[in-house]
Amino acid sequence: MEDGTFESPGNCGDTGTDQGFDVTNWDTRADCEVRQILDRIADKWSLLVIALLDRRSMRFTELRREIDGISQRMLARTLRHLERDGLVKRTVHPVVPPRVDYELTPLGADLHSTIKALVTWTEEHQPQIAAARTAYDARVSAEAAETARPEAGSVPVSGRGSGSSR
Amino acid sequence: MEDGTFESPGNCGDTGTDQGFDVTNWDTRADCEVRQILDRIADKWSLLVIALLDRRSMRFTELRREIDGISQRMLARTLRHLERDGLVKRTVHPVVPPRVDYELTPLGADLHSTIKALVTWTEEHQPQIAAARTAYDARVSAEAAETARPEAGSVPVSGRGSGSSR
DNA sequence: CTGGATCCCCTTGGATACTG
DNA sequence: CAGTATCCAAGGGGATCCAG
Repeated sequence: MEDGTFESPGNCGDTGTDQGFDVTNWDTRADCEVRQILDRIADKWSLLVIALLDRRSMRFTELRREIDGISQRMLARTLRHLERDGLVKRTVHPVVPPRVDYELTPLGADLHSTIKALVTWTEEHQPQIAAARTAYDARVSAEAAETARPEAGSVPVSGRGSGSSR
Repeated sequence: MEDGTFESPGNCGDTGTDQGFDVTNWDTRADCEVRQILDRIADKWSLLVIALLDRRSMRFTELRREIDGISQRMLARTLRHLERDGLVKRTVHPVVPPRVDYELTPLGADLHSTIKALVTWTEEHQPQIAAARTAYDARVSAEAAETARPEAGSVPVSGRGSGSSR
C-alpha cells in the first residue's frame, strides 16, 4: 500500500506560545488539519473530479473518459481518498458488468462551492499574476545582464530588482 | 536548475467542445491557470509564509525562526515564487549586515483573505471529515474481515462495506 | 467494467556546504 | 545575515499487467 494512513509531522503541536490570534491560529495549530484538505483539493485530479461530480453522478469509466489524461490508477486513488474524506459517495450496483456510481455528498458539494470562490479569485487576478511574473522575469534578466557586465557603475542597491525601479 | 520556467502539460487547450458551462469552464480550460495558484498556495510552506507576512513585514531569518521546520532552501524558493507571482514584495537594505524585508503585497493580502474562507470551512468541517475517515476505515476493516471469512452471505449492495452494516 | 499490484520516472523537499 | 548550489531520500504519478 502506498498511502493508507498518513502522518503529518512538523508543526502540529508546536504552537509554543498559543495566543488568541486569528492568523496564528490557523498557520500553526490548525494547519495540520487544514493541510489534509488543502493537499486533497490541490492534488492534481481531486478538483476535476469534484467539479465533474458536482454536475451529476458519474461512473468510473465515465470520469476516466471525461478527464482525459488521468490514469485509472490515479482516478481510483483520488476517488478512494475523496470517499474516505466523506466528499464523494460510492455506490456499487451488483450487476453482471460491474457498475459503480460516484456522486458528491452534501459535504463535497459544500466544499466545492467554497473552492469556487478561490477559483473565481484566481481567474479574476490571473492577469495581474501573469504580469507580475513577466515583470519579475524581466528584472531577473536585467540583473543577470548587469552582473555579466560589471562596468557602468549603476547603483548596486538591490538584489533582484532595484528598489527605486518601481 | 530545478525550477525556473515550469510547464503545464495536459488539459490546457484541449477543451474540445467548449460549452458555456460554469463548471466545465474552470475544470478544463481555466484549470491550467487555476492550477498555478492552487499549486502555489497548496505547497508545503507558501500558506504559512503568507499568513505570517499578513501580520507584519518580516525578515528572512525571522521567518525561518518563526516557521521552524522549514529549510532555508525551501524558504528561499517559496519566497521567490511568491515574489514572482506578485504576492510578496522583497526589499533589500544595502547595509553592512545584509537585511531583507518581505511583506505582503495588496494582491497577496487579498489572496490571503480569500484563502481564509477555505481555511475556515476546513476548520468547521474538520470533525465531519475526521468522522468520515474513521467510518471509512471501519468499513474497510470490516470488509477485509468479511473477505477473510467467506461465510455469512451478507447482501453486497453498496459501498466498500456492506451497506446494511450501518 | 472496476479496480488492485507492480515497475519506474520525475518532482518535491530536506540536509549540508559554500559565497557575498 | 541572506541566500545559492549540490547531493540525496521519499512520494506523486504514469504505464502496464492482471484479477474479480
